[in-house]
Amino acid sequence: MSRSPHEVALREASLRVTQPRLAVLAVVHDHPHIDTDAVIGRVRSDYATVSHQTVYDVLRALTDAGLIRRIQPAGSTARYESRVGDNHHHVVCRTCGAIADVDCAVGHTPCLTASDDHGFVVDEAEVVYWGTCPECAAAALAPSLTE
Amino acid sequence: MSRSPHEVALREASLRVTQPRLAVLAVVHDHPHIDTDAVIGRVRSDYATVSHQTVYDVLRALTDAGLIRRIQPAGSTARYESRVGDNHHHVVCRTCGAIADVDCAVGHTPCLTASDDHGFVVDEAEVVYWGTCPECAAAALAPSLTE
DNA sequence: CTTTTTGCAAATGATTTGCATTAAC
DNA sequence: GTTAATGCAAATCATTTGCAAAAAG
Repeated sequence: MSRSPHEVALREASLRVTQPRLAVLAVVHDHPHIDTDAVIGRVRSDYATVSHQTVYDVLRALTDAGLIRRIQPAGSTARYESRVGDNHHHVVCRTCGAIADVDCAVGHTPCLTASDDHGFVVDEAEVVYWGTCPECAAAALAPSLTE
Repeated sequence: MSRSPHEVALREASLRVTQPRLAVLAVVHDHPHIDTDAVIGRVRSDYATVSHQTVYDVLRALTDAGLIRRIQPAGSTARYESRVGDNHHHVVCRTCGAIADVDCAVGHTPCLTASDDHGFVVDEAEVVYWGTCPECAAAALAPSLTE
């Protein structure tokens, strides 16, 4: 009933340990690529009194502290995941929005080197692979079976 | 007064040639990475009667037709550019939001190969290099000179 | 007890929707 | 003449802001 890994993580980040924060950390950890709305719903199922503004605030605090990572593929709503610091990337399905993790193809600090950086000091390369997930690909080939 | 390159592009895309569309094409062509609001402002300076909803509609139509490309770095508003079909990427300044084009470092259909695609059929790899532009880097080093 | 978080309500801001009018083909 | 585009108004939706009450250290 104490010393949960999430509690430790919060303390190490110099953040106060609160119920909403523990709940959000748990939810994001258990549901990679979850969006804000779903976080709110799941947190509320455990702690009904948590406001959605609080969830927004908590997500921001945790993101700023580096405990979770915010991803936001173009045209999609913000999503969060707990894998941080390993510079991994994502494949996103154009059809259903499904997201999966992808380790970088180029091995070591991969795309981190731009061919011509225009004088920019680059500290991160974010890669989004756009495509179609297996389910949607199957549905596209045999629409009669699913629709 | 006829056969402008933009008019030709519209006809080739089977889109009707209208004043708003020609104006938007010209503006985006002249201002790479321009955002929607700025497009509206510039189009209006030439054709005051164009509504902002029309600009939104035109931007969407042109994007769907592949005449322009929509880019939307996380946390930023939608931006547009006329370089299409060459799979180039972008460097984005975390401080001021400036964007510059970057050809892919890995040469040939670069990051298009994910190490493990989870069965996804990938058709595009979008790369965003995050960093600091020269101006902001300079300002950070000598704040007293600029502030 | 001091500072950070939470909760609530309302605001913001980009983008979309519906429908009648108008222009392009 | 048909069909697609525009203009206008209002709606939607994620996210933010401001401030008082509550909780954490």
